[in-house]
Amino acid sequence: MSRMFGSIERPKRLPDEIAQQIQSAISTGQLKPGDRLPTEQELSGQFGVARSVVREAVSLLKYDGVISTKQGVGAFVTQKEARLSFRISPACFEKRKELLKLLQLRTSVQSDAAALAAENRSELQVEALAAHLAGMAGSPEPENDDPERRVDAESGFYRVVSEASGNGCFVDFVAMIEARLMDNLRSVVIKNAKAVEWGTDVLREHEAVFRAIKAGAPERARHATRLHFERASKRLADRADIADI
Amino acid sequence: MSRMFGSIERPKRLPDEIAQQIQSAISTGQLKPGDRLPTEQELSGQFGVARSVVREAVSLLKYDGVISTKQGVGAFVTQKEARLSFRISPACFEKRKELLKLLQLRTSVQSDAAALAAENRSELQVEALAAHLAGMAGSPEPENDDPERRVDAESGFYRVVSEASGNGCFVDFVAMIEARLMDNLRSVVIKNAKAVEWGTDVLREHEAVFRAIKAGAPERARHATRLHFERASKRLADRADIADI
DNA sequence: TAAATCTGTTTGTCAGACAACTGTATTTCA
DNA sequence: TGAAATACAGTTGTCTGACAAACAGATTTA
Repeated sequence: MSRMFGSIERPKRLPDEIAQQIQSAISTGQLKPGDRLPTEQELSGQFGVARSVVREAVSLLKYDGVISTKQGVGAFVTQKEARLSFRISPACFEKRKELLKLLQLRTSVQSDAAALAAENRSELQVEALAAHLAGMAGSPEPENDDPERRVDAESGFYRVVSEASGNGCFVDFVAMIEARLMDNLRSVVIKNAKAVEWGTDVLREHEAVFRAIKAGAPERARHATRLHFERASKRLADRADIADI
Repeated sequence: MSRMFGSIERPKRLPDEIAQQIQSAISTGQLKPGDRLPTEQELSGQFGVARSVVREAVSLLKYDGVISTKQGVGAFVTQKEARLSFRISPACFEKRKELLKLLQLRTSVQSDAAALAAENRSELQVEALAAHLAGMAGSPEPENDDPERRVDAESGFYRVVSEASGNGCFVDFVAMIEARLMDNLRSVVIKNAKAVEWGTDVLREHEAVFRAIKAGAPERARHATRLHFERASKRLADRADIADI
């Protein structure tokens, strides 16, 4: 087989880099389900790294179910249905359109978490929500305003909502997405928080969620949450310095 | 008959085994966020394997964001918010209560996918849905009945629904969960399909989803999907030979 | 006191070897 | 001739030892 992969630059983590290259070869259809990968020795030669590095890269992809190996035979690209984990691809943060899709998924999960929270929340959690809600209000004096604190309060609010759902799956999932968003877009989110009129419309959106959960009204909680996150998604995507289409 | 035997346990790979042990040490709180792991040499000694095996295990956990390493310093358990992927833990299939939580999450995502599908579906997708719907109907002659085919048709139906949403995040996420469920509970699902009165109530649930998507009615599609999956979850969990509490 | 240097530890990478497994070609035997 | 047993080559899985690179802390130096 001819050289399928180019050589690789040194400074980063070698296994991650190689795993990514193989992954993208699969994503682009260069390697299709059922195809056999080059042997570890060949890959090692093509990438110009030791076999142990290739092994680590392959083992990562194997861990995600993207490829599977058989001793004595080789490594093969699996069917798409064999995926064992859900990850946010970096592409989500490169194009506005992709980002909106990710936000849509979060909206969906978060709003159902709110509905469950309305049914299962404890009094303690209601208090925690109230505290976070208070933290989201802007300071009366503009010079004391702290967008970072408000953003963190908002994250905390919806984290408690997820916890109050009583369903760990929701907690884990929402936490993962929120963390990825903050890792990639925190600065944009902060800028957004600075610009938006807090204390009025947006805060009322959160308050609606809070009141519904406190009142134990699942449908209202669901709709209020959806309303907020749909609007927030739009605000964020409009502002995000992200390529169109 | 498409699948006569379940998958068999192959001799487990060392790195996976060790990764799992470390992971469970973290889950049980034996290792807390911020804690440093023993050095690779120590772990290699404790587990009685080569350092390369330990390295592979650690690299898997690192890939999920469960631990992070610093050259020259060590490996550390990260904060829970640093997770980079969402995986279904095996525990979900061990207890009825946990299984229901997982099904709840799928219900949430799938019903929103249906709502989006109602807005974005193409005519071609409507036809594909109709075909799957037809496949779900039981055969008039009981002796020709094939629960496996019906189950596959159902999976296919909701896969197309996800695709029709136009949002790849939904597709990937639902596909992953569905695959995990089938891997772990296929036999139960089949048994369930045999017992349930197809052609009447259940089929009507699917038809309601179909009509709503065809008619382009998001809210109706959402509710119809939710209704079906909530009932299906209950039926499945009631039947599942899974421990209570 | 502060900066620079040394030193030991730990992770990251490399190289080579052997074991375990698999598919295929070859041989053996009825 | 045909089928079973065997041998063989190729690949992944594991082991071992070595060195490079980065870091924390102690030591030395200006």
